Amino acid sequence: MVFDMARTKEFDPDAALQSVLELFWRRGYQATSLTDLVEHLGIGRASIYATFGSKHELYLKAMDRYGETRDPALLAELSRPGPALPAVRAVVRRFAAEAASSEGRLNGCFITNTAAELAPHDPAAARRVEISWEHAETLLCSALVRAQAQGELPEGRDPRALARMLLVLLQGIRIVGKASNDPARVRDAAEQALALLD
Amino acid sequence: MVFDMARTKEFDPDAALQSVLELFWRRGYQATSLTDLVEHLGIGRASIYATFGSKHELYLKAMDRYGETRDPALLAELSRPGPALPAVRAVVRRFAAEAASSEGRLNGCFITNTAAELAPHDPAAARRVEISWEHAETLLCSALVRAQAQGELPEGRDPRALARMLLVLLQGIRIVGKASNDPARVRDAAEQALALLD
DNA sequence: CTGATATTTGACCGATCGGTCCATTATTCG
DNA sequence: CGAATAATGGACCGATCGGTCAAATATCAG
Repeated sequence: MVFDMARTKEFDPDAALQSVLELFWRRGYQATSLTDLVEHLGIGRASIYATFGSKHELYLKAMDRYGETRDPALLAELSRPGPALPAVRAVVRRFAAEAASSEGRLNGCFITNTAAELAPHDPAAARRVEISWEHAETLLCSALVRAQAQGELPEGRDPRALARMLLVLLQGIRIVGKASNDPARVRDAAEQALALLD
Repeated sequence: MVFDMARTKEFDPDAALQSVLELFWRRGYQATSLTDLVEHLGIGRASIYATFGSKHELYLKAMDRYGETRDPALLAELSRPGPALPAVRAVVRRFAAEAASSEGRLNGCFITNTAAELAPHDPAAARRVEISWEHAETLLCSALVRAQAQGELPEGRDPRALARMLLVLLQGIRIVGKASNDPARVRDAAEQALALLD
């Protein structure tokens, strides 16, 4: 025979990647060392390299995992039939609430964090950030178009531009939420922006 | 005599701090090594420590320097007598244009970068971020109050909340500008937000 | 069981990190 | 001119970085 199954893996690569994502999410790329990962995962260094490749590849895979979780959730939330505008409002308000909460404050959004730390000098990471934002913008725009067709959003508004405004605002909310401890600031910002949808 | 002047410094600490700021601004805290600073400044390691203290202290001093430059400029721009609303619009549009430009893209805003990288785990840096944002919010709010008193901004608007919304949006513009290469996105976002001031 | 293969473990690699130390050099005061 | 003092350059420090390697171990086919 040409191949054997040989020794089986003692850990679940899928669960491990999820764990990696959480650590990178909380600490960022540079501030997370291989030793941190080893201790947090309970897996040997070599096993990490054999399974995921270099630290950089591992980070990119964590980004992909993040997208696989987040994107369908956002899609489901913004593509429900019926009134579309309340869904958009709910998304923005949830972002603001998470950014102001104690646990969400320390993490921020993984994509936003990556954009700030890696995107300018890391094409592979930047590409994933761009894809994620493009996806979010498209979903928001789609919901706003539907809202307009259903008479929830006045004619004359530009759904694409509004979606871009909301996308940019969401990034700002995550950043401000990470460093400022005044929940009223992000809440006010979100509500004012949502007033544009009236 | 108790003190002598002894040997004089061969570099200008003020100019050196400015140079340090530029390097931290472009690369961030962790990604800038002492060796980078030595090479960029043309100053010996020991001289840096003797003049500015540790790398962390040096970063905080760079933050202070950034504030000393930016704050008066923003104050001057937003406190000119006469119409106040055009000044607010100009500030937001300038942010958006800088974020979309090629050189501004790589840097972003130093405070925004610090908020993302250090604020969650660095109280001293977080405090400076908070002060900077508080200052910007206050200036924006002040200009909007004046605009309202002068009939440029409709009654019934909340200047404080609007200022917060603009502040958060500006952070988002910087982040998106760093990672996305589509100038239209930040431009659209800025223009839509400014529509709230009509 | 035996041989083949894949995984695990932990020691180990050179490079680099932030930071320190000291001999040398330049400056000012007496 | 010395004596005192501070700045300089560069060797040096232990710690840690990302990454590799080989020996030990576990699982498969036959």
